[in-house]
Amino acid sequence: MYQSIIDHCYRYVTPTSKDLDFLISKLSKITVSKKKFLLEPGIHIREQYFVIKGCLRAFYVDDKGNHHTIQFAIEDWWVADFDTFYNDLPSKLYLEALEDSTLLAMSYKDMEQLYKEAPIFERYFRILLTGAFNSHRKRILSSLEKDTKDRYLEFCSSYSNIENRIPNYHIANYLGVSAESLSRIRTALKADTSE
Amino acid sequence: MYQSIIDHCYRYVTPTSKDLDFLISKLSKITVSKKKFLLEPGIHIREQYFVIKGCLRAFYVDDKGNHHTIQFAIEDWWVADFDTFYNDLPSKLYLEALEDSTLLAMSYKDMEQLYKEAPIFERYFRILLTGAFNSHRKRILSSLEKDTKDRYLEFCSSYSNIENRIPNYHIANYLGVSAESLSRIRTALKADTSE
DNA sequence: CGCGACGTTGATTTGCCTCAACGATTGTGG
DNA sequence: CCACAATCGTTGAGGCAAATCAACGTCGCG
Repeated sequence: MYQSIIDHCYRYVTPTSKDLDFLISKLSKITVSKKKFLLEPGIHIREQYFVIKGCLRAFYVDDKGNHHTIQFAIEDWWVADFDTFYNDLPSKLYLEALEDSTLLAMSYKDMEQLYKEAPIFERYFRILLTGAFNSHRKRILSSLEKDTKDRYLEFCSSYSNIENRIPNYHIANYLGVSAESLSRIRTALKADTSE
Repeated sequence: MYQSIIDHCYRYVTPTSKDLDFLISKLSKITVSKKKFLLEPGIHIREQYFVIKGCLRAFYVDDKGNHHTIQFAIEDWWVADFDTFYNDLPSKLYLEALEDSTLLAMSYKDMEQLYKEAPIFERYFRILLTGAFNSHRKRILSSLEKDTKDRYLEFCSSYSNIENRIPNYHIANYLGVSAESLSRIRTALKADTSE
């Protein structure tokens, strides 16, 4: 149950077993069924989530009603509405389960409490934050320097095997192209590898 | 000399005068002439810079030799190579002065020392980091949901009056379009406002 | 003055979008 | 168990925004 998040912590810091006890005391298990929403605009929940099992999609909806996927979250990913979680701003993010999912939730208050009890997690979350910042920067760079085909391949390698778990059109949306375009790119890739 | 960074601190935290003395003791003044490079790939300098006066451009160069501008920095902006500064990775970033500039430099070691002497700055820099993270997310969203004209207008409002300070083609590069396209967009905007 | 840097404009090409139609697969109710 | 709808991916046709290539105007500086 908690093994995956413990392993995840060890990847970045070296907590004591007491530290880990504090961490676990701040986590509550949540399950979400496929197609249900964990977060929606207007519902102010200051929580972040660690994915034990399943798959989520974080997206915004603009004035014209178009969806824009900003992130997917699969096993071992943290996901949150950063505006709400860190800055206490009104939420504008949708967080939808694409599969039946099991998560661990942590509230902002509990995280602050955890920082006091076990400061090592301040370092843990700061490392995650700089990592997330760098991956955003990489995504901006990709959109500047790569064509859609290369960005699709990059996407597949950063989200292990995800292209077989979620619908094509969600990936297209994340990449900022139409589902039809991505379909053509996939077809061209298959032709390349089979030659 | 230090007034602008002191004001900047007060925008986010409330340091004591002793805190500010510690901060100032960690800063060293640097001047860079126009067209000179403050950072280049392969030169490992773990520093971040606060712009007192002037304008800088941070960019990467890809395999094909194309430039990709990731950030501009004008007065009151912090700028750094995050891979190098936070994660001690080899630098791949160019940091070029677009005008004769005056900066305050702080090394990573000095920042760690500062955190110990005046922990309030840990909060200060964490707020800046989440702010930078959010602005990257906004930029990704803009590229997904807005057309080039709207992204140009958004750019102009986020970098106050910068469109009159730096060449058109640098802005085009930042937006990921050709200089010719941006020129046409600018022409169309002028026509709109004069009608 | 002459050169380089920068912006503008035109012609052509290209990648992608939109609209539309059509399988293939899956789920569901009679 | 079958019929039907819903979901998702694929393919084609037409159009548009922006890239590319090229030429030219203007400004500032050595």
